[in-house]
Amino acid sequence: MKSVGYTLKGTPISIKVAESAEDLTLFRAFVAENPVLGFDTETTGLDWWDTDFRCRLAQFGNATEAWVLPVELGAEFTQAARWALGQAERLIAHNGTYDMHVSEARIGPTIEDLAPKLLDTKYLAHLVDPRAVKEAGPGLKLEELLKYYVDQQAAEEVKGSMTALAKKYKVKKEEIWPVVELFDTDFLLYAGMDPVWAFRLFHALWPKVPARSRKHGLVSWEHRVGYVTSKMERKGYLLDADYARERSEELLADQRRWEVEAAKYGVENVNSNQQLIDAFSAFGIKLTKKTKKGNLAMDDDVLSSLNHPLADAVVKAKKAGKWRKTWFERALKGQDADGRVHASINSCQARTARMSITGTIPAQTFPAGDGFVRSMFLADEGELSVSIDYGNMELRVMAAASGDPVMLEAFRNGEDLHNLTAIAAFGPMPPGAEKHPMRKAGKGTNFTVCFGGGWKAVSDQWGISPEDAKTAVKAFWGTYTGVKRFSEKLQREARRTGYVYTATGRRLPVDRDRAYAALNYYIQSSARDITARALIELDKAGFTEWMRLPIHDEIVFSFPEDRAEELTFKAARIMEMIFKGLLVPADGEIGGQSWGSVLELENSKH
DNA sequence: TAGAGAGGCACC
DNA sequence: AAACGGTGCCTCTCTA
Repeated sequence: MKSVGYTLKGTPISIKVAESAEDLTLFRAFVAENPVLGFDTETTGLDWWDTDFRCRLAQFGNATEAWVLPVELGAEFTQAARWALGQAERLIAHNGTYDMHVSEARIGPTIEDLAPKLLDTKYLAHLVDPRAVKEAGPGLKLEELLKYYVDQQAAEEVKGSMTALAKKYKVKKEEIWPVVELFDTDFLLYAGMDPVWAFRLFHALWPKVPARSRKHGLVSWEHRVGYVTSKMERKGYLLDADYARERSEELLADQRRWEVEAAKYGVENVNSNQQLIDAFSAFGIKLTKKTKKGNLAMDDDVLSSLNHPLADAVVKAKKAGKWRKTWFERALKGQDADGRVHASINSCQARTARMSITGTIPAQTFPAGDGFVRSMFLADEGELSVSIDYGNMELRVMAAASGDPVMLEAFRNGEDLHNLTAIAAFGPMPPGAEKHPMRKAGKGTNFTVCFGGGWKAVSDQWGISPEDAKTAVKAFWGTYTGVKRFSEKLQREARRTGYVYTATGRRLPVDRDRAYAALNYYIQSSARDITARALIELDKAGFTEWMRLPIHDEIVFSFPEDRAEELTFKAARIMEMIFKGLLVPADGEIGGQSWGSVLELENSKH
């Protein structure tokens, strides 16, 4: 048996590396004595769906002792890891979703086997303080949390060792994992400490979870949400690789063509704002718009206002390049052996607990105007793409949470809230008109206020004159006085305590100098919890195999063609929820085989 | 050569 | 008095 020692705050940590059958006997004794175990894996990469993907080490530990199993070396070690995962009553891991995928793909126990045992420090950390490091919070990554809650110096030392190892092996940091010697002492220390870290972090975080969150059962609830999204990740989305390749090639041709055009004006690199600024200056064009930091801006807004062939070429070249790389190339690179792609869904991510989707399918940012990008994702053979989304989700949450009578009445009567705001600001609808001529100002005001903005934001973002924007925002607060009172109440609470609590018992930190954001945090977080609740209920009702992606106020499905109508109806009824007395309705749209076809169909209707 | 910051742009 | 909230990804540029 190889062993590595480490001292954490004066306490010796013993890391044992199994090398033989005798070692595994000792390992089994350790597992038998520790029903609650920290768990982690070291792998060749992050793409657990890849055929070349391997699990190299599996680690188990408590506060002072860890065992490292070199599962890469043979079946006896994998078998021991499998046994330990079955034996343990609870498994503590940080971002355990990933390790569940690894286990299922390369060790044995499935997500269904492991999820009931999982205690994920990522959810605990989020409930304690969801703020990122750059928001002056603890962050959500393991290393960040260790620095904050466990031991700053030790965390830097151990976690920094992989950077040093990469240097030693003369590879980039992300390339170290498949090439590092399995028994490299630094690697074993890094790997062995991980379950110890997770174990200690769990015990540091547990007492800090707000009492109200615990009372509402949020800890197990978040685990349940993550369980559902991890099954969606596993299922993946069928990719139309031919479509993706064709679009990618077209975009590349497009990009090249416009780059050549830009080069005629002396711009070699369309992505270099400096080159563009120099070029336009040389043409005698005065640039005025500034960035946040006070530099000259060179965004789409500036470029399209210039009315210059160079600006036109730059916009087109940049766009083609970005779209090709971000959407199509990314998806093509992420295919598994069955032609499916797998999202990485962070079920509890933003400050408000909103989910985020990263990696192969950054679905939350897919262009929404048409099906150009979404068309590369296909429902399974014999199935249809279906999108079910909530109607006016955040505005309904705002109405219900605040109890504003005017807004509630409007929603209950099926009135158009954007029209209503326009009427309040600019007078009654002209006779015979279907829409108020100032409806856009009303809509912009409704959304912007929901986001915490004022007249300036309404004016800038919605192209409304400052005067009209001022009028509309003033009318908003004068009409929806319940929203005003609610916002003021949240702001008082935020200034006094630094937090607001949602109806689900979630504690949201609010920066005292940005207390106005409290309303938005409350709404955004409540809306997220409505979608999260739907995921759990859909899972319970047996819909998970058909679920593909959650996107804020929308869930995308692949339903068997002959049952699409029925299942869409049922799923929408499950998603719908009465939030504080107001229905948040859900409505489904059935498309063809591709996700994009849902949009095309919808667009053709209007 | 990697990392970080900045700018920009895709979305809800 | 007013206040635009939350994400992810790509590229360039500067720094260490």
